[in-house]
Amino acid sequence: MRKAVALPKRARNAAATRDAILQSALAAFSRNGYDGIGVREIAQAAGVTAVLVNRYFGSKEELFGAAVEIAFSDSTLFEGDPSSLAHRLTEAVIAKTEKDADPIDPLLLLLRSAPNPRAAEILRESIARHFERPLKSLLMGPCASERAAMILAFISGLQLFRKVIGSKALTDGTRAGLYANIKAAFQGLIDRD
Amino acid sequence: MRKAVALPKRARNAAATRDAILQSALAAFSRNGYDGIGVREIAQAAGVTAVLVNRYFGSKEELFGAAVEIAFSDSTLFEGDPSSLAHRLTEAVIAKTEKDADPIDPLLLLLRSAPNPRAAEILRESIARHFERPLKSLLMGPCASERAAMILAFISGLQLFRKVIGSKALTDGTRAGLYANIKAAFQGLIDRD
DNA sequence: GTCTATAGAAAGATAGAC
DNA sequence: GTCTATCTTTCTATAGAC
Repeated sequence: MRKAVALPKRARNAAATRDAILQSALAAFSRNGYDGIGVREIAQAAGVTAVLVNRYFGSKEELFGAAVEIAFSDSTLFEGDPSSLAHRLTEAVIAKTEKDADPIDPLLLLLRSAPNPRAAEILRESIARHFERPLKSLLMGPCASERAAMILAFISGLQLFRKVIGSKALTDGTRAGLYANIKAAFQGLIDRD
Repeated sequence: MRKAVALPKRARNAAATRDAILQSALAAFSRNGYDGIGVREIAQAAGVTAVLVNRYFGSKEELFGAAVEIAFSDSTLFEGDPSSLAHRLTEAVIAKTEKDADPIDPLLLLLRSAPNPRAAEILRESIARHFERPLKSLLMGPCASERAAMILAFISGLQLFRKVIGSKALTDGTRAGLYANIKAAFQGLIDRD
């Protein structure tokens, strides 16, 4: 591969290096999944060698855990006014799955890493704590936990078809058609009281 | 691992061996995903060595293509009376994601193999041809292709959370709660006329 | 704080014997 | 028709130098 020769020389600083590795890992795991990327490539994109990954994080698995914690740290989408929840979720999932959307996304990281059993265990805990819990407390009526998880399952499925598989029906769908139908499905899961 | 010593001695027959490898591959890719299993293990479970995989299928990628073709060959779930579609899909997805359900399933194979870009390409074509197309022709109203893909996306998302991630909210959910809410989401995607 | 060098395992694929 | 043996590459992780 390419030598990382043109990178701006970071200071020899443990904290800065650790952070560079962590950001590189977040992007790499989101694009390629846990099994689809090696620590060599992650380190190279951060401008260091693979040794430092294990020095600062112990192992690939622990690096993944740290990257997941960052990926799932923003749960603002699942807070706010419950009456406009379906609208906000629909807008967000369409925007996040456009062709030119940010490739760093917690649910893309989840989809692409879940096939690895150890990664799945780490992800289960993080998504429950950061996404299922706040979303559940926005839902009224019975089975709030189940419905919160189902909403996340549907969002994940849409990401799978629009970004990972690249199903033509969904990548080429009109915005209006996407909006109406995705929102109808969300509404079916939200209005249960 | 374990030597395949107690297996019934197959005849030295190309067709039978090819089929044994194919069935072993179908099960292995469904349980572990494309990147989670090696040709050595697939061959061993079929009672042969890895050489024969390449001999009969050319490469791991071509073996995967053949396994996918089998996995997606049964599309009866997406045929029949449109008026009971939501009910049938809901029953099927709950049954397929029970704890003791058959681990061989086309959408589990899809979820666990999609992170690999070459596998994703093969899967995109197969799911469009075998699942999206028949389901689309059952749907009335506008955007039938999009809605068919969204229904499959939702089913995939449920499999992801119930079988791959193991989200507690969905693995421990009551059957009645699951049924009501999953069906409501399907209904939102089906009734658009 | 970061490197080179390397150990040790496992992957996909092939040559050539029987 | 099927095998053993091997090539080549890639992976995670570590020892030890500077």
